[in-house]
Amino acid sequence: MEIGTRYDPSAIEEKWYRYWEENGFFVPKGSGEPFVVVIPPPNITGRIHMGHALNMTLQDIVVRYKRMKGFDTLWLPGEDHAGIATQNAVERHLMETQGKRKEDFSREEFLKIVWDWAKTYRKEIARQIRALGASVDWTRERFTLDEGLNRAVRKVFVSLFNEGLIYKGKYMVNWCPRCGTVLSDEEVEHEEETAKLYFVRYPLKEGGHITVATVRPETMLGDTAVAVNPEDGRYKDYVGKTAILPLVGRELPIIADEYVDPEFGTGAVKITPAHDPNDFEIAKRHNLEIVDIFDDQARVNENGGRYKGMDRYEARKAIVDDLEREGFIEKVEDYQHSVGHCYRCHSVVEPKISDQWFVKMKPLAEAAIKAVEEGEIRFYPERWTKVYLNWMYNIRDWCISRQLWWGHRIPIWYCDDCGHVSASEKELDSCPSCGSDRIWQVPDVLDTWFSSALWPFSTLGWPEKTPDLEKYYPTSLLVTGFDIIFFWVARMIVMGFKFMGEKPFSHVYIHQLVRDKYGRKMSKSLGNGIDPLDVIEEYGADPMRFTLAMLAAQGKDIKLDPRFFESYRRFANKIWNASRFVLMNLDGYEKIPLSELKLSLDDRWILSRLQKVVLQVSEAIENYEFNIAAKAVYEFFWNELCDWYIESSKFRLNDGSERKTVQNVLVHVLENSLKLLHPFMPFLSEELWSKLPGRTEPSITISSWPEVQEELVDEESERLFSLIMNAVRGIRNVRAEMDMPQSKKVDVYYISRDHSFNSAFEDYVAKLGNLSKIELVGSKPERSAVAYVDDSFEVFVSLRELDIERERARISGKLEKLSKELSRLEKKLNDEKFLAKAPEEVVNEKREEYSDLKARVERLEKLLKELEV
RNA sequence: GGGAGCGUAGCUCAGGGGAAGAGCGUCUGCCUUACAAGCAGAAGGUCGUAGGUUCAAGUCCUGCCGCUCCCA
Repeated sequence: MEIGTRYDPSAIEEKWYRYWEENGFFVPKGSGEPFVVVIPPPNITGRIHMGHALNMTLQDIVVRYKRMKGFDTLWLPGEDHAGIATQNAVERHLMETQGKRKEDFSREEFLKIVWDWAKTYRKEIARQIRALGASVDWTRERFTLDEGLNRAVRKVFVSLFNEGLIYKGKYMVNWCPRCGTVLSDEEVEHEEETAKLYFVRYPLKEGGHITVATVRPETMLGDTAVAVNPEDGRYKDYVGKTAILPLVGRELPIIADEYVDPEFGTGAVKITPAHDPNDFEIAKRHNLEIVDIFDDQARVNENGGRYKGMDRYEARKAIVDDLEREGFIEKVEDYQHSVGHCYRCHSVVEPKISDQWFVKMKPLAEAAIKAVEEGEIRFYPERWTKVYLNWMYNIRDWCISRQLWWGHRIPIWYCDDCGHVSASEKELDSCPSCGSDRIWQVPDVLDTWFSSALWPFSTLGWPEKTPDLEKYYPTSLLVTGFDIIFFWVARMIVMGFKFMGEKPFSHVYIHQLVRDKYGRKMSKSLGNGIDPLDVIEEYGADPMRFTLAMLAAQGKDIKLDPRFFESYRRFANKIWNASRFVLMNLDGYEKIPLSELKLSLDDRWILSRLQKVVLQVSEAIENYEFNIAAKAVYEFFWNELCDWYIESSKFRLNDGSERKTVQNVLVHVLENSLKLLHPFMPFLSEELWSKLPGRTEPSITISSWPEVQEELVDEESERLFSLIMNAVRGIRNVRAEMDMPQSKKVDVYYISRDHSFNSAFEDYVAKLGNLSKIELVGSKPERSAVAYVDDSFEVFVSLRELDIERERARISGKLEKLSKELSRLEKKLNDEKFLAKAPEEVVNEKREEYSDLKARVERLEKLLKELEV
């Protein structure tokens, strides 16, 4: 068998992915109960990151498991056009390569460039998804901006518009001056910052002054009032008077409004309706003038007089200097407050009054709330339910227009002649109302998340009534990160109920955030990101996937130390070599059903263990307990199959009468282990499985998941074999502690009180313990060290020269530990409350433990005493 | 201001009422013909802290300390 001693992932990964894809193994087979997952589409802005790797690994584990279980499995892939992010990336690229700005191109020219970009990056993302081994159906790949999805977007928009659930209005919105677009509330990230709080004197027309406190002195250019709390006695006499705005000279009414917090600053605040959401509300209540002082880049506009042209921070400095010089500044204090930043470029967001399009969310949220409250849609881990519901209960209208070029253009046309506003799924070239051709389409595009919200059904063909939509909606599972519960998950649920009349998915698994080993978020600016593609190159996709699965304990972030990859690469290598061992020992193999084999103790033991692992792994995957599933396979494969069964099989393979049995058990256990491993390590398991004899399917990918065979569960064999393991471990321990090389054969004597068991015991212990001789005796031989005692066995290693002191120390050490345990149990069993109140089975368990332990302690005490004589 | 999570071995993390676990690292032996990316053995923890519930508490509850995160 030509197979190297080292596992080399690069040699097999691409080959197998091509094989799977070319043979259509990821295309749903079309029959059976559907299991459907839509991928969270990665942005086309660049490479995938560790979060994607985790996300897709977890999905793939479930998907491959379900596929092997026989479900009609569809995992639908795609990419997201990512409006702001992509436009930013392309703009940056154009600036770097050609020194040109977006405005140097026409909208059409620019869009053509972005489409080329999209094409390139979609391909690149797809290549990376393949490199991860994700078993997605590429024949159904979609893009959030492709023609079909565009049709879905328009249909949804038009129908919500016609129902009055989409409206246009002038409101205070979040404006990113760098991206040049409005953002939804969710797209603003708040951060605590230390700023200066300026106390500024505003003179009164009537004489005297009133002092206001502000963190944004530059906005005074747009002040149109000063406000105090009506309950605030300090300012009772001020209300109704007029302040004069320093540097500007504008007259400001002093008004009273409940909103003003008397505790803040001086209790008097300047009101800038165009640049603060609360001030805007106050202005509406008091009919104040609204003076907008910034342009779209947050530079002071013509309303700012001599400050015109400065950006907001330059203006702040200039204005503070001027105020200072003219004696208006009373004092300056440090002040902690929260500042909103753009989630794409991190610029400080500017509140701005602007005409934008909104979705009325309250009525749409009802079904989405009910479904989660009633458990029709379930979150894993469960605590995310609360996060989702809290947001939903307090839902606000969704600003969906964006001042971008890249995206789904809003399907609204205005008529210059009759003023009619038309929402249309089709392109319009004349006004449906008056027939005029002097119409124009709204230049804005829709929030990217608007199209993402339709993803579970738009990708299946909606609004067409396609067979896919019929068969595969609703989907089964969504796997995603908590950071997009509001952006994406909530909105998919809303739109699913609205347009499909049904939930978009049944389960939502919220996975961990991948952090660096210090617990920091991975980010470009910190430079602490780990690129999954680099990891794949260095360690292989399978070890990376296994690592992520091992770390994916529900509800906790992953602190990723690259050393883990090394550990699980070793595991991959272990699997490789264990398989190599089996394959190298298959001369003369012929397949015989297990039921026709004469199974020995070790066979029955490993087969029984296998059944339990099959159950554990299956249950854990069903419960999305990926770490538990991975750990169960890991421990079975390494600690049981490799460390004990394979070792035991070595002796029997050379025995003509046993060889066929061992070969069959080895192949059976290995094949099933590889199947259990396949969801985690698809490439390696396929490579090794393909080398096994007697397969009937063309790929492990579409082979069947192991089922528990009850007839192979054998508790008695497990009990007996664990006694053998204990005896062997004890012998090894004597060797290690008495400075005898493990390779040196030794004589072993044992006392047995369990006569049903002698011959098998002798055989296994002699082989696994590397003994020259094992012999049943009536009492402890001279010059021997104790290897193991319990109430049925005592095992002694014969020593040519026994160092009595050392042996005494060994036994005392063990005795000490056991005695402590024994007295603890004794105390417990003497406790009447325990006996009275603990469940009977617990009491019995303790009694049994006690008597086992007591037997061991008594034996050891006796042995120790004998040494002293 | 409201809410959530986390503090377990030197490091990174599992475990979530009935005898403290893993990987890495450390120490001691081994090139035992699948694997030195390996094998065998060992050392190492008053489970953040103070109370409470319970026959029994890393495990459930409360306060406190420390660290994250989400929302306003």
